[in-house]
Amino acid sequence: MTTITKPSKDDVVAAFRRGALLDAARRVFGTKGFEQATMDAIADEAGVAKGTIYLYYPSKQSIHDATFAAGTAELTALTDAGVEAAPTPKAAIAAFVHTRVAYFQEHPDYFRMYVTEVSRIVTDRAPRKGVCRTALDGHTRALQGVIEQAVARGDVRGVDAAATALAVFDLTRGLVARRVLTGAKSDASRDIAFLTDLIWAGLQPSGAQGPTA
Amino acid sequence: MTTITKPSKDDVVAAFRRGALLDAARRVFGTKGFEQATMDAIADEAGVAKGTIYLYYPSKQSIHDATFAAGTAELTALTDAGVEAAPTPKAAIAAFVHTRVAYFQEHPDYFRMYVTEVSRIVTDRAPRKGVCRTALDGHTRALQGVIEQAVARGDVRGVDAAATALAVFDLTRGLVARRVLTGAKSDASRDIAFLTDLIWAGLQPSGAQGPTA
DNA sequence: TGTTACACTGACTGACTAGTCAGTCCACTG
DNA sequence: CAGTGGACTGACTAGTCAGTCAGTGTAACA
Repeated sequence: MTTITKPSKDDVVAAFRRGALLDAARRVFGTKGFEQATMDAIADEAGVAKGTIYLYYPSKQSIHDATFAAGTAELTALTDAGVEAAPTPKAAIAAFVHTRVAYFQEHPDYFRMYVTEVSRIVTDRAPRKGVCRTALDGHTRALQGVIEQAVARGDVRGVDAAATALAVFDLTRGLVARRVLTGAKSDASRDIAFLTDLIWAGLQPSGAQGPTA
Repeated sequence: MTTITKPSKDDVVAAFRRGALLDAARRVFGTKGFEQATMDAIADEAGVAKGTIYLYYPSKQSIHDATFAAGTAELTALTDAGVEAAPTPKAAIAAFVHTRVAYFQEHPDYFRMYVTEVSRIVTDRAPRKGVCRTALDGHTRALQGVIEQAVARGDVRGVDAAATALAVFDLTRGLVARRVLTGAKSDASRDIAFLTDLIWAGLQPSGAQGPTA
């Protein structure tokens, strides 16, 4: 019989260590990028010896992937929740942009990992269908669903929902990149409203510019 | 008196070598990314010994920057020419997208360098106001100018021209990334038309959706 | 033909780092 | 208190690579 026990003290300690290591790894990978980050630096940041990292993760690549996947899962969950809770399609677009801008701005280390990883995926001549690439699929699924419904109901013109969702995604990424790059701490709501209005206006049925709400 | 002589044979040979080195460097940096590219690989690709590279460029960073700057200057010049030759604002947007998609697709090595470099710039905590960053400023200047004029003439609603130009830029980058990533060789005109229509519709004065031309 | 200048070469150096493993330390047990 | 398991350590190994420089081959000239 397989017994389901509650986590032992050792399990808790192990989970705590893993968490601390991921935190440290996020800071170091975010600051330095994958190549420049060293296992010694991650160990220092976590306050353990280098060998200890290898008790929990078998390689540099694996701790990097685990760190990246954790952030990505959190971001995707937040984005989907925001999009699905929105009362109108336009609000869903605004929620998508807003959630992601806010998350990236609160987690600049993750944003840097994100940008670096995307560039690595594009750069790869022999694409590794790895953890990171997989984690990025489905980033726009919820938004795409909302747009599909809006098209079906005639709320917006008959656009390709997937392409439109990706367009919103690209606009958001560019906005965040510029804000992180310039260190903008100001309220992003003007920028978010600009993008939302631009896309929403672009989606109106021809000859019938819709209301702003 | 400073004599202006026509280039000596040595000058021509030197220019030829520099060009061959830049070509080789573009292939290697494009394939491997900055970190993974080795000076040995560039030397092999160019058919010279490693030491020879150091006769023409003082460091790995400098040959990288020269390679990147050459591609960027060419791309910016082509983009500006296309935008300025366009008869209408909408055609200017289409030309911007089309020129860049075509260039990146013809020069995937440069595109990979481009993506990698942008991610390096964003990742840098202490931004190097280096050759590469400088080369990227002004990418959207011509397009921004066209949009400003269109706003002034009332052809489009009163949007922030700089933000709009950057939005077109971001959409283009995302489109190219997806095409390069999936290895799409097909005609991009459908994608280009989609983006152009989306933006152009988004720019129409409220309540007066303009004609498609 | 002998001499010189110098572009070019590639083996070498020094610095760096992912990953290893023999040894240490300590919490727990009997 | 002695004994034991295993989490943890950090010096070490094996490999990589940017950049150097003493030596070579050859084109140009006297």
